[in-house]
Amino acid sequence: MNNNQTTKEKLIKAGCAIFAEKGYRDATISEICELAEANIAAINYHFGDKESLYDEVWRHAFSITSSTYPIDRSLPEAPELKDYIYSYAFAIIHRIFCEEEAGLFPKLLHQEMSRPTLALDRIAQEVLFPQSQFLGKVVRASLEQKIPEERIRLCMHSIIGQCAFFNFSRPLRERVIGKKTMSE
Amino acid sequence: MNNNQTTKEKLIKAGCAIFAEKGYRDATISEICELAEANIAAINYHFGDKESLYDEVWRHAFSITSSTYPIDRSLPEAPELKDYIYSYAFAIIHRIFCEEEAGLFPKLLHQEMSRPTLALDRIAQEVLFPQSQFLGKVVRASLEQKIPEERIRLCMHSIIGQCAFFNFSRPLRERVIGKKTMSE
DNA sequence: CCTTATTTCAAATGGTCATTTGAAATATTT
DNA sequence: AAATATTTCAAATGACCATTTGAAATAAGG
Repeated sequence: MNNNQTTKEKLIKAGCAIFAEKGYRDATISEICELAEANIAAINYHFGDKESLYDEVWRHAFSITSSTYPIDRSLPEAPELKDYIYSYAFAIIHRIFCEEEAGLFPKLLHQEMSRPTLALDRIAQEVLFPQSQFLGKVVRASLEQKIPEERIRLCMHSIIGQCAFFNFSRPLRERVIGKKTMSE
Repeated sequence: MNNNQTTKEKLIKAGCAIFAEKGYRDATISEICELAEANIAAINYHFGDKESLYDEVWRHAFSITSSTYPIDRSLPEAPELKDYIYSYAFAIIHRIFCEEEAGLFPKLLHQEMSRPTLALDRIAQEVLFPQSQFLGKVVRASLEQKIPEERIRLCMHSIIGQCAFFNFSRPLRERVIGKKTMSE
């Protein structure tokens, strides 16, 4: 262990990058190991199999992104609804446009949305549900009148949708700006 | 040719369904042929290769979806901005929630957004660009004052984002309703 | 320094994939 | 109906995949 990073850590970081770019199924063990400068067998030695690595990967990715951009950091004293929404949108949008490691979780999420794996159930439960609960509580609490739940949900959809679209439309942005012309 | 559908047509329809569900890379020739009740070699015989089938598939899917739900059908005489937006949103949201063949194009698009193929360049050029041009023209034309282009784009982003989120959040909806618990 | 535990490695295994092949079956034309 | 063109088929090919294996290298402990 002469490096400052263990092989296991390097594998998780490499896994984050590759899984975020290609999704679970298209990411290969061998390219992850290559990026991590480890042997092909390293993943099975350290994690058991590809799926277990993936599990550690998204937990790591979320941990980085949620500590770098928490959804309730930029809140003033006695926040109003607009402050909550600003804080939420600020975090989500910064996560999406972040080009460091903290930017990988939204990409992983995007992959899960189009080709879900078993991990999505856990991500939904442990990450997305609490996050949307936060938004829901805030919206409900900040309105004077009693608003039907149906409208609350549409309201949340509107906020989340406008933020998340920056994540899902990425390839179009890249294509328009002329950054990328194809994948692979 | 005793059936009312040729093998080629059946392959395109089967391709639509499988590509929409799994994306280009995870869809296999053999499952498409199985669904189409055709031999493994049929795709190479009728289309040359997987990529050429895919090209015909998304064109077919878009043709069905855009004729079933055109973005300017439900327009009244002398439409105002809100009528245009309603018409646009109506079409996009109906496309997304359609469970017939016309519902497959948004799914194909979702797959392309997370794992783009060479086809995305063409889709962007031939489908998405004109569609967003329509919205842009309408927004610009309907406003009295001259609004900076930057704000026009944010405005369009807001409209498209709120509609498109129904497409990208599908797995979450399905998970919450309890329809599906995993894929494959 | 020797022994033991941990980590790395190259090669092998068995499965799946897109594509090819050439013969067989079917439809079309003469 | 014979000849020709088109379409279907089962089997083979070669590439790539995740995972396994057992030996080699390295680190840790006595």
